[in-house]
Amino acid sequence: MREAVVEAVLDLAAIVPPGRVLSYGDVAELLDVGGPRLVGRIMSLHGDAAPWWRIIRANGSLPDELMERAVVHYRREGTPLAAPAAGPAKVRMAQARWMPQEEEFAAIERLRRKVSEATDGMGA
DNA sequence: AGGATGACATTAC
DNA sequence: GGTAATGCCATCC
Repeated sequence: MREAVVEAVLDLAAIVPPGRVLSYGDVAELLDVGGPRLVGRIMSLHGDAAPWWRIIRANGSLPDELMERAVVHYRREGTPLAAPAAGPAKVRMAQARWMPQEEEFAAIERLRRKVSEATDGMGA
């Protein structure tokens, strides 16, 4: 069910440590869901129910309006930002990209499995 | 069924 | 270091 996916995505966003980020694609891969676009869609609908600024584009950017709001959080959390030549700032993915440790991986694995059994075992 | 859309990703230039 | 073209997956008309 989509709800299960939504839950998992929001849940994952919630366990991303402050100062760190994940790309939409990372989330999609960690949870083994359709793809980046689906994750983006979910965030657009339910992003306000989670630390949405920790789920960003693979190149460390976000839509301009969102980035304006996100930068506030980044400064507060100490997220590595790139010096913007022009326009809104960008996150340094190389530095900020979250690498889950084994224990955290286990939690993610649980989420992924939950989604899997929800999306898989339907209809039949 | 066919086509357009979206908080995207990758590759090529 | 950019922008442009293609590919992606799920949804909605």
